[in-house]
Amino acid sequence: MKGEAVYKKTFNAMLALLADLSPGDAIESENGLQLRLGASRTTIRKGLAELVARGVIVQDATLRRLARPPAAHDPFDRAETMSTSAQVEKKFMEWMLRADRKPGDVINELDLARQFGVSTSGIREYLNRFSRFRLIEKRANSGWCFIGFTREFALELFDVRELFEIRSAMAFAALPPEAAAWTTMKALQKEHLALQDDIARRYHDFSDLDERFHRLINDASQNRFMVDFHDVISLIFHYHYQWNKADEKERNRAAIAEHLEYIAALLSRDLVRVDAACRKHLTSARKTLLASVGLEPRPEPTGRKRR
Amino acid sequence: MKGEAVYKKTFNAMLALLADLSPGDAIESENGLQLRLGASRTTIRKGLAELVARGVIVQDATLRRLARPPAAHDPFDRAETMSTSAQVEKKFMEWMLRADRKPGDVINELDLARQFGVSTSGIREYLNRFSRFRLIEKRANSGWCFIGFTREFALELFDVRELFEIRSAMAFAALPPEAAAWTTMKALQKEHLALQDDIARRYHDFSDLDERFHRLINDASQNRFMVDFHDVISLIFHYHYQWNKADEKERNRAAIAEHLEYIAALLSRDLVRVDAACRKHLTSARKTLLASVGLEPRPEPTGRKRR
DNA sequence: TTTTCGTTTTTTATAGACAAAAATCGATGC
DNA sequence: GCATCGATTTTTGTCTATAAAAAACGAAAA
Repeated sequence: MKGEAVYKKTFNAMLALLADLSPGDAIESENGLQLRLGASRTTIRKGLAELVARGVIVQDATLRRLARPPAAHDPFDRAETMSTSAQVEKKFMEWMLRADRKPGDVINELDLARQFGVSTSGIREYLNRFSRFRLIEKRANSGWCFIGFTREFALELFDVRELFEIRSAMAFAALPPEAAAWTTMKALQKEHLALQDDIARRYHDFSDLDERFHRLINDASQNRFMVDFHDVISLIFHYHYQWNKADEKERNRAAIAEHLEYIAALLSRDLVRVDAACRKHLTSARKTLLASVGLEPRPEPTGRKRR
Repeated sequence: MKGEAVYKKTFNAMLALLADLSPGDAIESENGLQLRLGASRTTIRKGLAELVARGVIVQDATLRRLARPPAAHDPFDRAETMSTSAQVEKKFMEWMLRADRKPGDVINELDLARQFGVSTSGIREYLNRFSRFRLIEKRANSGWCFIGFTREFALELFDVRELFEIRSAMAFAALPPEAAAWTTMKALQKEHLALQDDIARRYHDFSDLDERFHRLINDASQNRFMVDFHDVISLIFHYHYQWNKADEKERNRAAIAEHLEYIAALLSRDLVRVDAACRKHLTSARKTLLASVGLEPRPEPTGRKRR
């Protein structure tokens, strides 16, 4: 009833570890592997047993040794290492991104379960967890309703984002000089410069960099609610980037320039400069996002029958 | 497998409706009842059938009439009208409030299921939904961890609260004169004055008033994230009031005075005054809450075994 | 002692079942 | 045509079952 995703993923991780050894080398103890791989010893043992069965390692009287280097066919397929819940997550994202999805659409658990090939319990649990992003809503004793990324949603999201990010940026600038975040920020600065130099070819790489940059700043708030909220931002940006490719290169070029200014301000620790650079960037980010939401067809006046 | 809570609650609601009629009076149509009571027609019909069976109403050829006024023994017990999930919610709150609960405690689904007399799925679903309050956290492939209301939690909570409430208070003051919120606010002002006059006896009533007052303000933000966040605040205050009764009367007296000043500022629509009154109140609220969290034993340095 | 590992017990992840409740369909009478 | 209501179909809420994974126990080795 429970899949074997944990085991398979762990098994693959063990193979990766063995790849660094030469035949004859001793293998770490079960406890050591458990700690290193973050799985229970039960799972480690299962993997070890399989490795012995496959002749990858030999079980000496007192310890295990590598018999042959892992081969290309040894690992399980990546798809098999995904737990049901991870699969649901992936499929639900795809489902959401389908172009015909409209705000107000009703979500049917049974239907999704059939489409995704999992049980209704899996869907139910996922929707419950996903509801924290406010993109879906539960109607009592009825199903779920797809809210979607509407204009109102975007406006409300950005208002909170500005409050939180300005606060976080200030906290960042006030970090002690020895804080690790400074090093990370300098590395991000280098990445931005590198991307700027090669923007024509690599402009797709910006969204990942953007996410890491803003997350680093938000983390400085040391506030679980602000950090959590950034998950919503990330999801929306990810979601949004999927269907708005217009002017992507130009938009990203501009955003990189703003980021660099913002980073320089942070590194200078001049609060006035930070405030200005932060606001400037957020304002233009808001404009970009809203412009593309405006393109989206407005939800019809929702004359659906609803108790 | 599904309880009958919806039916029983609806049945009671129908009885309440019938209480206003005299024997012989005609009963509303199924459709009408459906609309008024917010249940499906299927449920309404089940209730109607039971009412006929009990002789409360008679089924004429063309319509239904009241036969006898509902009696005291007719309604179902309130406990029976609670869905499993509602029961879990109630019991979990009690569980959390138990004095021996410590931050870092691990939550066992099976154990809770046994304690609460429901299935593990019920517990699981509840915990998933409850996790949005950040008072519990999930460990992958393991159980849940009780975070609890620690000092850090309180500080982080209040930082966000201040950002949101000041923003909301400004939005409130900017509401057009014809907005319904002004009327509600004036009513709340009256309630505050009444409570102030009788504080010696009724000081327990403050927490409810407090909740309604702040929610009214937060609603003015028209921002789903801010409004949602107020649920966290409410929960925490509720939770907190349960175990900190020290100086309750005095604290509430002071808070009422601050609220009245805050209300007067809002009614004046003077943004400067609003800002000052809001900050003053939030600052003292923070102080009060933190003082009582300080009394709580610090969580032990958490040497628990955790993978 | 502390680490290792075989064994046993407990708990979680997921599927599946099924009654309650909601939604839909169709007929009948106004 | 539109509101009412009987009958049928669909979907949800909740429980139970069970394999997978984690945790706990305990003995033997280092």
